[in-house]
Amino acid sequence: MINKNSPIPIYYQLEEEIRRMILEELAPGDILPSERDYSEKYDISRMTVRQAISNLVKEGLIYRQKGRGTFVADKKFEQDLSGLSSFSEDMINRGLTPSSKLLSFNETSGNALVASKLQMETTDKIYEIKRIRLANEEPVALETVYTPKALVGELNEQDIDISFYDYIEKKLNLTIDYGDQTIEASLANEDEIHYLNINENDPVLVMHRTSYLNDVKETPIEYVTSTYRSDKYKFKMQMKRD
Amino acid sequence: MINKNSPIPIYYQLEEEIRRMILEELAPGDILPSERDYSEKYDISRMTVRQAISNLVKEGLIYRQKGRGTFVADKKFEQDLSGLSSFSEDMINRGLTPSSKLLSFNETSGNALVASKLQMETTDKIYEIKRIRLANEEPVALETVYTPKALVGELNEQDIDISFYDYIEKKLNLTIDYGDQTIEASLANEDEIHYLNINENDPVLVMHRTSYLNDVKETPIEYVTSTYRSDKYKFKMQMKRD
DNA sequence: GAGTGGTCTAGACCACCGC
DNA sequence: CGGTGGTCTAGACCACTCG
Repeated sequence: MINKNSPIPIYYQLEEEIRRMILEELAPGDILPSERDYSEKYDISRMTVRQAISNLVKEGLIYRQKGRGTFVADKKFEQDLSGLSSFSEDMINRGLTPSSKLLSFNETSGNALVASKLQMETTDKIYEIKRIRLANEEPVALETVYTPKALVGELNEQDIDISFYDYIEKKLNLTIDYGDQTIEASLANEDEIHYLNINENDPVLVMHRTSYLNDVKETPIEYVTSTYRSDKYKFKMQMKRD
Repeated sequence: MINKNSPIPIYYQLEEEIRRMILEELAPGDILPSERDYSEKYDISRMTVRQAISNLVKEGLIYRQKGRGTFVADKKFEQDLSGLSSFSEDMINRGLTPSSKLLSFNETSGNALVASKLQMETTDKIYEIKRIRLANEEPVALETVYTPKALVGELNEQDIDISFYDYIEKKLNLTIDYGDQTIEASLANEDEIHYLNINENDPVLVMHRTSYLNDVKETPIEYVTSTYRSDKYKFKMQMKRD
């Protein structure tokens, strides 16, 4: 219910109420009560109702259709919506079997770019893990992961054998919040030609990503550079408007 | 400045006006005129001003501080590119000025791939618009947009001069819901070498996108192929984990 | 034609900030 | 204290959808 004398804003109380309804009573595609319904039911202004609904639309929980009404969003759609995923998860989603060949596993420090991406001092210890990533036994990407030793503790090769994200989330019980990513095109360098088994002058996709934890400080948990074979890999994403 | 009789919503006109001010007159950290200032200056309601300002806050272009005012955001926080955006919006977000050179503007039909992407018959009429897209007068991308004539009606070159999305959303009053996008690496072909002013064997980023309307059928509104210069353009995105 | 969301008005009171 | 953004009201007209 709505308490007009509460210090909690009415629009926020209504937001919580609608959130609860969606969880407990409604299914994706169901229509919500109209803005005027809420306005009359709780004796509040329609503009206040709109503020609550607008916030939920922004979150992707519901969507509006002019002249028709407001509806509960499809959960499937929310999930398809280009989430941050590891190489392994990505390959499984594409119906392929992921695997890895470890090239090197070092404890380093001193790389200024990496330290700044991880928001650390250049003297801090950082793991550097280079791997060939394969799909159905064929090389697809050359990947280097940097992660702060202070966060992940003593790490060994088995820990990250399949998925580094699994280790972070299941073993360390940390929650990854989001990643900032860039994608560019380049020509393969000598390492890439060699490890990915491609030719000189072959174009490649280069991805850089910094991922952040769900904590208050949004601590960086990894900085990754991946080079993908352009004949084996495309980035796919679904992006919402607004 | 503000035309109350225009079919373009007042809040949107004000948004554009504030966007222009930020680009041309203001620096990060500068304070904006207050909501009441705008309200009086253009003789519009403060709630309407708030709608314009809220949209810009959502985009990360400005931020509000209770009791103090509204301020221009730092550039580094502007890159909130998780959402579907047009080339123009993308460039503006990067602090660049977008423009276009029209190469061709045709009414066609018969392309099976395009027809299938737009979920149409191969006999249906489709506009094909080829443009060079520039940022600060430098060529960045070669773009071909396909859009169903049945949806956009009689189109001319001026309509899409700056932003096709603007035309769809503000003139046609259609709502774009989401886009499915792929990004791959390739080598430039002859056309791309010529129009983008690059060299043989230069790598390029090739993006394909189908965008869908917010209607019940999720009607495709455009199919786009864009080729970006790899020395001038990286895709940037923020992805949530869950 | 009845109902919906989209836009807009002309006020109001509040908590907060800086002087 | 005066000015700011935050919240809220009680209406209004519009374009749109659907029966």
